[in-house]
Amino acid sequence: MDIGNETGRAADNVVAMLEAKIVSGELEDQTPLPAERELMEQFGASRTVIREAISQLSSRGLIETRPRFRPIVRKPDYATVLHACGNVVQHLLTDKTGIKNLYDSRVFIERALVREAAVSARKDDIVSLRQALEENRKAIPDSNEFYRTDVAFHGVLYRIPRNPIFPAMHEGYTSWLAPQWDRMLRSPERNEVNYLAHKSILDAIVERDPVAAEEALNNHLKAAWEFVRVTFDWGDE
Amino acid sequence: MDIGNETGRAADNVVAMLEAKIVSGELEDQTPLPAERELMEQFGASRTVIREAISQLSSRGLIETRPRFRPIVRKPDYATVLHACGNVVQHLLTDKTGIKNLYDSRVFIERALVREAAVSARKDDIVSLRQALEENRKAIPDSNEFYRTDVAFHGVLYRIPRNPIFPAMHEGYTSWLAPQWDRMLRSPERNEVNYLAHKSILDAIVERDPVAAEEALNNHLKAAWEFVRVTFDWGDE
DNA sequence: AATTGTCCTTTGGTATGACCAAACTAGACA
DNA sequence: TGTCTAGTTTGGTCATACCAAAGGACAATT
Repeated sequence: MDIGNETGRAADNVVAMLEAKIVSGELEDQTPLPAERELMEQFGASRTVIREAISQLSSRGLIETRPRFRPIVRKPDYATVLHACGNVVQHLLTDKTGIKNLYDSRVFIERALVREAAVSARKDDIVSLRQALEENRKAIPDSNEFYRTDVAFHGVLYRIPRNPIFPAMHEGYTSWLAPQWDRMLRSPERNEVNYLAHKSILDAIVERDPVAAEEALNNHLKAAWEFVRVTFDWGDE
Repeated sequence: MDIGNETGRAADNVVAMLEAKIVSGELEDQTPLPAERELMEQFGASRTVIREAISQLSSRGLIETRPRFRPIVRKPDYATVLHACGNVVQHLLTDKTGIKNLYDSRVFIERALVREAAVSARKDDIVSLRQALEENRKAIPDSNEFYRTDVAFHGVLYRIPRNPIFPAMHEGYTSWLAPQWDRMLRSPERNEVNYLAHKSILDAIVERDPVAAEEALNNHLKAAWEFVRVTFDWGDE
């Protein structure tokens, strides 16, 4: 059609241009995109290619589309990226193996996280952990609330390295594994056990004992997995 | 919630059906999809919808499209997922902060990997590491070849947990960080330093000393980062 | 005046039909 | 037998039209 480069798909050019306008801020975050019929005039392209471009931008997480609404610009952050990856990742979680792999990788990461925490957690990190643990304790009778505070407690661990990638990974783990966990039965007794596991993890961190912290977390998550395994009547690994 | 039908977008239904046919194997891996005009008859939808569906499947990594060629079915694996995520991730790597965060997370992961390796590497893992190190040594004079063997050596570490997620992460790290790395100057002297770092990592693993292994790797990657930082004349962190 | 109901406009979703250029195929030709 | 060529697929693009839901303007109602 116009400027820029040669062959390939015309939609790709539109994608590139809109992409540039989004990252440069010319198209502000959280604001609606121009209407399709306006964009086709602006880029001198047919509506077909405009819609193709919008579709691609949407799947890249740069805009959010709702039926019959103008797309909303969404400047990419780590959470956005993770969410966009989720659409793809879900294909790997259709069988037990995929879930196990994902869960194992989570255990691996969290083991390293608690070790890191035991070695170099700051005072305010400890405070955050204590608060999260306390809320976790108070939620023992309410299983839904307990689940929330459970996730929150682990989330504090992911924030300790102060690298936004880790909280994003945490969000990925929780949202991608949630479908499995939701089907699990919960009980105050079960919550109590998990709370105590959280407590022993925090205790080890406070004592600056990375080995004990790692082991406590490992036991915690292994037991949790065992619980899922039995619940779903999966065979041995 | 949704079971296939009656949702807002017709393309989503087509996507879901094709998706099912791909994962079930009815549409075999590496084979071309039916032509668009055939699909529209098969699904009773317009070509608009079919093309929309194809576009979505493509961005999810389930098919591979080339201009003027039938889309090729590609059953999703971990590498595919990572590749699909790459299109999204690249937006986070436009500034130094994004690159640093990604690199730091890599350091974090690899520290845990070498620790794990030191504790529980099997004999054949050690053999693989030795082979990789040897090839790395022989490649010292050739910087391109050295880079390849360098990546390969680290890759062995990612395979030790025998969880396909880790090699996929490795591929992500190398491909996403490669653009930065490529712009760096290389030299046999620099290669020699890196080779010795690899050697000290392997030595520590062989000696079953997780602390030394972690420290050796940490020094290795920190030095590498320092080298990039200076090369690009970035300020302090 | 505030609220509610109705009409028109906007806008994304879908359907047709057409044309092009590159890739493929098969038959003609040397 | 090997090569060239013409016709056929097939994805990429364009133009136009219609629908249904969301938004907005304005009159009617309380």
